[in-house]
Amino acid sequence: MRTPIAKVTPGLEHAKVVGFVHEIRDLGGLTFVLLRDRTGILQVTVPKKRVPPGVAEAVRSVSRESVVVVSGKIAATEKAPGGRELVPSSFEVVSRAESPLPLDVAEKVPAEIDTRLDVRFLDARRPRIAAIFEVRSAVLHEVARFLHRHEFVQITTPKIVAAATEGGTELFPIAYFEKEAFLNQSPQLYKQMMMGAGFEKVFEIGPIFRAEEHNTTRHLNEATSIDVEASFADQEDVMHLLEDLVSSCYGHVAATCADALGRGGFEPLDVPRTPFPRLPYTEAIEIAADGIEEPIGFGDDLSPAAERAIGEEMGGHYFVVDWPTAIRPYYAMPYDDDPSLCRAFDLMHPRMELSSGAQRVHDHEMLERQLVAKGLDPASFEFYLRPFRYGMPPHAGWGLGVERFVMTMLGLSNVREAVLFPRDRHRLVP
RNA sequence: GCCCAGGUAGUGUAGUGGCCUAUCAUGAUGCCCUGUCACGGCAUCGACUCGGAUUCGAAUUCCGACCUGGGCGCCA
Repeated sequence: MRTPIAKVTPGLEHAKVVGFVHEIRDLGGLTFVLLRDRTGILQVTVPKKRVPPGVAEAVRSVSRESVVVVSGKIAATEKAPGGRELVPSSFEVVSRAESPLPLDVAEKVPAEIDTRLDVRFLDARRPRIAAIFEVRSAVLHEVARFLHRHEFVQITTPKIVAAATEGGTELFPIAYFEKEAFLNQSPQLYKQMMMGAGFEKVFEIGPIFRAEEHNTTRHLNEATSIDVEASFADQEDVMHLLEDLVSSCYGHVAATCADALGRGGFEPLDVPRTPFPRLPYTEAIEIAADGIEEPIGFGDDLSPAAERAIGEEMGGHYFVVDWPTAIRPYYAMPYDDDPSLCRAFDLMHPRMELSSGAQRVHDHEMLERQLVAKGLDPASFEFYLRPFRYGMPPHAGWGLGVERFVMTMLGLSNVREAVLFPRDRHRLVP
């Protein structure tokens, strides 16, 4: 039976291990082969004169990153990494790797992200990269667990939609038989319709598509969104839910990914403390105005420079609340006493925006008015507006970008690092 | 979409008109080497994105194409 490398301890007598050849150091009569599986690295020590001839020959001819099956005696020794080494009685090359490699998995020579993404399967063999995706998996697992525990129903909604229903961002057009269709930018309208269906609490984890021609380290054209919507809830309720979820994800990653983070060279995570500060938009603008060169005032969106200036001031996660109605989508609920402000919020990490949400407009007439105010035609929103005429509970929700969440959690410099196969302005393959 | 930067061995780089038969590292191949952990030593292999122009001479200057990175705009 095969033993994962992390389980190969000095106390074992014999083990069979499988993995990739990470490095070969041939000292002449003695060869060290570092064998890597996803749990760690094991030194295979080959004294040429004291192993079967077939083993010595296989070790001599094997190439880096080949897949091998090795079994032999485990010896406890101070001289080997991890305090143990394997002296092989058999060394079988299952799949020989071509040479030269398009990427140095052992990380002696760095590679640019573009080179790395071209051969992502090799890039992902690096413990640091594997750790990122172990963390991403743990985050998604915890999100689902957390929301299920809070009695949310997981839904999936169409990614092929009929029209550019929300305005704003550009959509990718596709051919849908004889009709024109688009890739969906957000499950927003669908999750709201499910409030009309009486599901009360829903969430979706799924892809969203944005046809923006940006070229930055924090934008993707295909991203993964965690979307939540809850009935009989206001913006404060869903902000509580969001900050608890964020904190809970950090906690779960810290608890379950410590080994992977260590192998990948990441520092242990600090779990952010809740509640996160609530910074009113007007105060955020004041901080930004003091901190940046460009002029900024009420009614402006927060530029990346403004976000960084405010983030520096705040130091950790925070919410920007009470936004001008004019710069939020039509479905954000204005305050009764001052309709120029609305019940919308953004969740910010000091480096960038992670999530945005709001209490929604649930009144049919008000929703129609706001659509018109944004220059949209209510007629083309009929499928969305209809549920608002047959009993729509008050509701609130948010969307959280998985890639940015993982990126800020691990301090990654480029959002592409947080997706296996990113889709950006230029990349469609692999 | 606008702006900036860039494209040199498999990978990462040096190279601002002749000293380039192109640097260094890593890698691959061969030889030596029994405790390496970025093993060491010796030798060899391997590259100027493409097309045009200027010039006696272009990796280097200019024009175009293609490709890429980044910033901004935009991002319900």
